[in-house]
Amino acid sequence: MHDLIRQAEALCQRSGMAFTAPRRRVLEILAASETPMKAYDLISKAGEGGQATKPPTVYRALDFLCQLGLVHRIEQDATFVACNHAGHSHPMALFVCNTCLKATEVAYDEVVPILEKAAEVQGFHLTRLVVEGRGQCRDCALAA
Amino acid sequence: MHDLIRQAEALCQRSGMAFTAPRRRVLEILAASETPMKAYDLISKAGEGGQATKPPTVYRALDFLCQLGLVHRIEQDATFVACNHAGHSHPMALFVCNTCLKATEVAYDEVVPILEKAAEVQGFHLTRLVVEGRGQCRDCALAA
DNA sequence: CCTAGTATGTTATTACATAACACTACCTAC
DNA sequence: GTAGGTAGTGTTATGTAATAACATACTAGG
Ligand SMILES: [Zn+2]
Ligand SMILES: [Zn+2]
Ligand SMILES: [Zn+2]
Ligand SMILES: [Zn+2]
Repeated sequence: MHDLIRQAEALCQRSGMAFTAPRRRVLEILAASETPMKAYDLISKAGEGGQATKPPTVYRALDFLCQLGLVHRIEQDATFVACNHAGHSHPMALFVCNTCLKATEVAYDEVVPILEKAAEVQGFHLTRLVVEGRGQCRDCALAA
Repeated sequence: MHDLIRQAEALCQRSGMAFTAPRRRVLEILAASETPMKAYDLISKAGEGGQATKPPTVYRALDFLCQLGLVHRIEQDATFVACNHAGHSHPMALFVCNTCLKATEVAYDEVVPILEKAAEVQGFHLTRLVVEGRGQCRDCALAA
């Protein structure tokens, strides 16, 4: 998980952006979490020990990290998860296990042109795509 | 748009469910709307004229209508839109125009097996799929 | 009637997210 | 150096989305 932090430092340096304390803190917490986290859990966690942390601080950090592709927002349930393809920009889907709540990240290049085409048939030009799912992950399937 | 109401009546009758006043009201408002609506706009709108309408009433109606497939929830921005394939149960994607905010509903059967397979490779078994997008719709493209 | 099932009404609360403004650090032009 | 711009944070307050919990009403079956 420390890889991700180093990844972030490098990425920021290259693009002339600051990897500041709150941004680092939020990313560290997310990277250490087994499952996607809700914003307010993140806010409490970030406030543990040090000074109290307020919503805008964390939301700003999340926006930043999401834009860099280091963190993904899961729209289905408004949670956030650290990326495990560190800095990828290829299309990916996030599948959340109903049992253990962990998220599985899956690349799906194949799908994009199909959806783009399907949209284009109706005259719709896609600029952003959200693909998410629910189901059962490998570990939970084996445990059953 | 009245088609949808009749559709709903028929669907409820067949499955022994009640198409009650609040459910009808919510569906009527959504069917009359050009664009997807936020829950609280729906709540205000439902309260116009008659008695005040409170959140749980509308959220319950929305849950009901979503389960029947008469309404879809757009996860990206927590809005709700009446289905225009009335009672379909095939997989569909919802693409929202950045300009006019209208939603375009697109069938995409092709995509499902690909995503299922991609998930299965990682041992993940899909039970629900959310496909959404953003972009520009036909009308707005022509206007530009 | 009575009661189980289904749905609504109402109050209160919880959870998610942002507006607005003050302040700091840093960089660059003059 | 110092004035002004940019980027980022801290803080207060508020806006927006969703649900918990419990009371009440309607309806069909025994
Ligand atoms: Zn990722
Ligand atoms: Zn699992
Ligand atoms: Zn539909
Ligand atoms: Zn449009």
